[in-house]
Amino acid sequence: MTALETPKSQYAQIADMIRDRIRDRTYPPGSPLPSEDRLAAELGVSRPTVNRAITLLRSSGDVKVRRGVGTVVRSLPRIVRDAQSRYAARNQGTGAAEVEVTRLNLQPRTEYREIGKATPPARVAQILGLGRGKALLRRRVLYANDEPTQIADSYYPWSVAEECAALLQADVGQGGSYARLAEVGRGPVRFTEDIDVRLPSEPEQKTLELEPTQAVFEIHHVAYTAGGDPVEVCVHVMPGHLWTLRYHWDDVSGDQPE
Amino acid sequence: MTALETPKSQYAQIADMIRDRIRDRTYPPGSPLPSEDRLAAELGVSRPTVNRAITLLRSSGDVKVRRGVGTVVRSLPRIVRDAQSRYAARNQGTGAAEVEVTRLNLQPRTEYREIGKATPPARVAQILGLGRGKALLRRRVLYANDEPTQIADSYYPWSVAEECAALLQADVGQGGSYARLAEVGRGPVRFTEDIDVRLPSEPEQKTLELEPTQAVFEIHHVAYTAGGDPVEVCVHVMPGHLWTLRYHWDDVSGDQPE
DNA sequence: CAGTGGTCTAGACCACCAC
DNA sequence: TGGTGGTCTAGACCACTGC
Repeated sequence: MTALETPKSQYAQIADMIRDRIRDRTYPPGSPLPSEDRLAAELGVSRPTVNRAITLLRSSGDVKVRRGVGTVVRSLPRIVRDAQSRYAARNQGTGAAEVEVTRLNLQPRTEYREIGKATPPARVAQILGLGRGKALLRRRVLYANDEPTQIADSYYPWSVAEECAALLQADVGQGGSYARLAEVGRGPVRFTEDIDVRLPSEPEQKTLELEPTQAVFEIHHVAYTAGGDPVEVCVHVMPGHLWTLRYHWDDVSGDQPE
Repeated sequence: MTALETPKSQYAQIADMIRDRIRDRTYPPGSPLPSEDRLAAELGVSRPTVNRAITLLRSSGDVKVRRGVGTVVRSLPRIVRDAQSRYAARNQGTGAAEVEVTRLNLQPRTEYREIGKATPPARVAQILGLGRGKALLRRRVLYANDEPTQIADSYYPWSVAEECAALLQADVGQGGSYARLAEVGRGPVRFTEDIDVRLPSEPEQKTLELEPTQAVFEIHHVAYTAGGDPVEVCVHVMPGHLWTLRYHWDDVSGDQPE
């Protein structure tokens, strides 16, 4: 019934139309979309065409599908992750991630999924200089309002874990893991983060409730001691549509002050 | 002919299979995939199913389609963009982006698309504190081996542009735009970058040769003077699969040196 | 012209969910 | 049980490319 102009494919136009209706709150956040059958009938197209349009909206994170139930409009706002201040804030009792989430009036939750000896991924092993050596893995999944927001896998060389038994507990105590490392003379003072974007693996899709085409941030956070040794690599996997990453720095190299 | 097991959809399995063949160089970088018709016949599925599998590979950037020609395996490696060192390196004659690209033995090229008065996007206007004011826009598109790698839109408050006429030229001269700003007492000394991931707009899809479902980095780079005033916002839009972003910093807040 | 991918349809069967 | 989305098919028509 609606006029579908020529230059774009129908499914792209339908996706645009639905996006507009989300923006103008015809379909407000949290509300269900009409069923695909209904939309197909309304628009005079086949259901696969509507399905394809919705696939686009799922990729961008605008809607979320619940099996057997329907398609609902996404509601979470973007969370700002300020890399530097989050580690500065760690001296508070709670973790840095909790701070970011509560700032938005969301309810944070952390689930510990695994704490123990593990073989790190090749890229992590290479950063830590481990060869085929083992590492301590601390895997946790973070939530905001019961929606998963990230997977965080921290790897420590196993030799470090042996010196620092606190790391084997779920609760590492006041100041977090870096405070415990500092107590054994391995406090991190320098950090590097490498940021990639990629599609989620299947386990990540399940854990983070993501579509196959929904991109994730992958951050390799590396902590170095004053001696220049890497003591921790934390791999963060975060749905791209949920986060804004923030960094800031001063120019040390040269402009004269005014 | 191939056994397609139950737990996964066929198109996902086909995508995995093709990805494996890319990894083991059955389909080496730059080579064409078999046509969709051929794959469909080989695998005993319909062409739309193969097409859907290839859509996945396009989203992840593993392959690239050329209309009327065929589907080829992507060849560009990831480019590392080190935020801090790239601005430190600007004193060289060439721009920072050129350095990153030539490091990988790729051929850089910069196209200036627009230099002139423009109305900045709302987010940029807000950062610059412009209200409805105008800005100087310098838009360029960067290439590596003739493949587009990013769109970079620099915005300067129009009042700044009037003080600093060099910014209206394509070639801003030795040291780049920041050197020119320093000459008029507005040299940037502090920087912020906010990183988002999103799907590309249609013009971006065309300019960057991207699929609708291929995520891009969007970086809002802000340069501040010693007085704390923002003098430039540069919005970078970069295909996610092409880049690794790197940041590093020292902990100023506290751990005692060992 | 023949070959490629882009797109759409009509219909179908399935798994999942809430009632 | 009925509604939802997930997926697949067979066939079709189109636009674009290169010869």
